[in-house]
Amino acid sequence: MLNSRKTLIVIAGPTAVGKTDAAIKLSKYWNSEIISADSRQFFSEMSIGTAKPDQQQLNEVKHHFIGQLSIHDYYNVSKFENEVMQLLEKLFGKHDVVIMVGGSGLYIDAVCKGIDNFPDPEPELRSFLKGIYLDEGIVKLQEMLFHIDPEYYAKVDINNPNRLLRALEVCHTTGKKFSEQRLNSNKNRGFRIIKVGLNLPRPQLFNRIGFRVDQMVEKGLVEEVQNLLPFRHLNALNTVGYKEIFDFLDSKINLEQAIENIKTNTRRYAKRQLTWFNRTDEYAWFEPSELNEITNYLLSGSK
RNA sequence: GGGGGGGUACCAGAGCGGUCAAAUGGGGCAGACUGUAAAUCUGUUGGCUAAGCCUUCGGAGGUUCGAAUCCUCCUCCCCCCA
Repeated sequence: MLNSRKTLIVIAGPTAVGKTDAAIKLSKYWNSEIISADSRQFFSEMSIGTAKPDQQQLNEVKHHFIGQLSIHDYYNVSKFENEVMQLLEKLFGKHDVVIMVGGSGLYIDAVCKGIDNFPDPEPELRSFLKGIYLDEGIVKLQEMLFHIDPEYYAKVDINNPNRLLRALEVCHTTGKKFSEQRLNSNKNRGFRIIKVGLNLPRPQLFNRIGFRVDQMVEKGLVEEVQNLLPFRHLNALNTVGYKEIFDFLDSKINLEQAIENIKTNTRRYAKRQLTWFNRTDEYAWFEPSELNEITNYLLSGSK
C-alpha cells in the first residue's frame, strides 16, 4: 500500500495549451518523473502528429507511457489504469511527488478514480457486432440492446453506435447485463491527488493550435502519415492530424485544405477536452505561464 | 453595345404568392461520455420584456387580403455574342 504522504499531481488541459513544458518544469522542481496520459502519444509510430515531447525534453525528465506501444497493439483504458498503478507503486518508492500530464480525460479519470472491471472483449465478437451494425444499421443494435439490457437502453445515448456496441459486447461476453456491472465505482487510491488544469483565453489557445499544426507540417507530418498509409484502418490512426492527411493522400482535398481541416478538428478536440475537465470542480485552473502560482498552489495543497 | 443568368441568415445553398425567421450542408457555440476516447454521439445557431412581438431574403417603389417568391426602376456579380 502506498504511503498517504505520496502525491500524484495531475496536469490536464486542452491540446496545445502548453502542458508538456509546464509538466517538465514542475517535474524538475520536485525532481520527479512524468506519466503521460495521452492516448495517442502511446504509439511509437505517431510522433509529429501527436506533438510528443521531443528527444531533448525526454532527456530532461524521465517520461513514461510515451511511444511504448505500436499502432498494431490492442490497448484500452483499463490496461492503462493497471499499468499506471503498478508504475506508481514503484515511483512512489523513490519520489513523494509524481506528475501525470495529459489531455485524455477518460484515461486520467481511470487513474484517479478507477474504472470498473470487465473482461477484455473478444475480437471476433466485436467484429461480429460491428458487422451487424454495418449491415443492418443502428436500429438493429438498439433493438438488441433493448431486449438484453433495457435499463441501459433507457439511459444510453441511443444514437451512439460505439456505446451500443460496447454494451452489447459486454452483455454477450459476461452473460450479464451491462447496467448491472457498470457500477461507476470510485476506487480509493492510497495517495493524494491534486488536479491542476491549464488553459488560455480561447483566441490565444486557437492561435497556438494553428501555429502548432503549421509546425507539424514543416517537421514532416505528411511523410509520417504517408508511411502509415497501409495501416490507415487501425484505430490508432483514427486521429486528428492523420485522417485529414489521408484525405489529402487520397486526393480528396489539397494540402492546404487538409491543414485547415486539421486546425478545425483540433480546435474542436480542445473544446471537447475542456467540456470533459469542466465536468468537475476538482481542477484548479491556471495559465501555463503561471508556474509560480501553480507551484505555490501545489505546495500549499500537498502539505 | 446585344443576349442570358444571378444577388437568400457567419459561409455555401434550397425555396419562387400564404403552412417561411426561411430546407440542407459547412462553420460557430453548448453539451454527453466507464474499455476504439485526438474516438463516438447530442443540442443549438436573427433580436427581444420570448406559447407573443420586432427586424430579415442586394436597394427603392408598386401589385396583392398576403411577397424571399409577381411587376418597375436602380445597383452589383457571372456567362455568352460583339
